[in-house]
Amino acid sequence: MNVRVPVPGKREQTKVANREAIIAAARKVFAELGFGATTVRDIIRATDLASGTFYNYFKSKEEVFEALQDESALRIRPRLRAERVRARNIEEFIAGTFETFFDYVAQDRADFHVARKNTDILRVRMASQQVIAGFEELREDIKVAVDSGLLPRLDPDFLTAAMVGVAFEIGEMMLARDPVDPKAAAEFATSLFLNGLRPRP
Amino acid sequence: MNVRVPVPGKREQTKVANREAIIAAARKVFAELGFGATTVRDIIRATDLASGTFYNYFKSKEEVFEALQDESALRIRPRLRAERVRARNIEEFIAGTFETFFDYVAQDRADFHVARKNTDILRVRMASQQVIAGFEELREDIKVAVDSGLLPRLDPDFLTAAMVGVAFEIGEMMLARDPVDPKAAAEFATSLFLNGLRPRP
DNA sequence: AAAAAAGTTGACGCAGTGTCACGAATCGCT
DNA sequence: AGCGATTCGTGACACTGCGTCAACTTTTTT
Repeated sequence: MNVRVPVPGKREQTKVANREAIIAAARKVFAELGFGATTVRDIIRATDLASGTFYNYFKSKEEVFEALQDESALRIRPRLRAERVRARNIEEFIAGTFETFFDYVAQDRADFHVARKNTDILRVRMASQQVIAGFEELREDIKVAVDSGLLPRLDPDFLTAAMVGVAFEIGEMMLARDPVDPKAAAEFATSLFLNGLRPRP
Repeated sequence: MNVRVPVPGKREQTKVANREAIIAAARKVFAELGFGATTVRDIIRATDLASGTFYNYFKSKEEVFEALQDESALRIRPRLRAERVRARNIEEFIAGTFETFFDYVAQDRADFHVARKNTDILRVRMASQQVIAGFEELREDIKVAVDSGLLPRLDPDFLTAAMVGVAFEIGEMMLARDPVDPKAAAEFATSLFLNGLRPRP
């Protein structure tokens, strides 16, 4: 009984496959050579496609990198979000955020490292939709938390910047250590944000 | 009375002059086009030197950029250092550091912005001797402060990372605003580090 | 089965790089 | 001062990587 299954056409399939092949090759080559040193040709050479084909999928190596960032952000964003909206007090908000983030960094070590080490942080931040959205989400959640009294009445922009700065910088610091200890990093950051450097008695 | 003044020879003079001309041109061009978009030729075109001459002074545009960073770091480092060693209590240590830093960022706006916006932060950090030295100085001062009881017994690496992360990220945030308010930024950061998000009564 | 559409290919022209042989300017020595 | 030695500026050159495009191949549509 010739049932018509809505199989995606061959065109569609190869398009997806090629895109993934390029992204996979890029991830590998970036990790090997670093972002600055890799050329579009290096990436395409690591696939079985021709050089021109690259440009059917991405405008530049920067754009592939953004795609990697997007993938990465898509993995962590929902988790962070969930953690924050679930928070019922300031401790949960702060501790939950940092724990989740540092766990993620420890797991996704390679990507985080390449991101931090191999490209202009800000340019990528500004270019990657998922990453931008992640930052904005954090700022919005902070605003809501401030308005609801969960967090003290502080400038949400500054607080966002502070959390982001601490998260990324300590994340990097943590990865330089052996063994990598996300719990310790999270505890430090949490304690800093909750108590400052003068822990209450 | 023919007094022999130890005048530097003409060779020495032009060498210094050329180096400075290249650095000045680079600063201008980086600010105009951004780091990524400028070519070595763009820089040299902004001087009256020939293309080959560039390479007598720098290996690449990255290296000129590092020279700019070094200059910049040399301007702020001693001030930060002085502020820290003078500190007689935790308030002075933290507040002094942040006030000095944000004032500097507000003044040297263009350089800070170009640095943050146009190149790989980490690679530059790792390449610029002055910047590296600055970070190490901070870490050492923190260690000393911890050992002397000025700061609480915390991991100095994490604390260094946290201060650096907050300083840079809030610095950037601050510059995006109009008017730029280094006092507000310093107050926020100081209060965060001293009191955390739960200010004591 | 043939026409149309979509997608792939690699050669090409172009832009920027870093080097190097040359010549000009400066230095050191008598 | 004058002369060889040295240093350094110069721009042409060979090379690498980029992004495009006309021709070709594969898939889809009719």
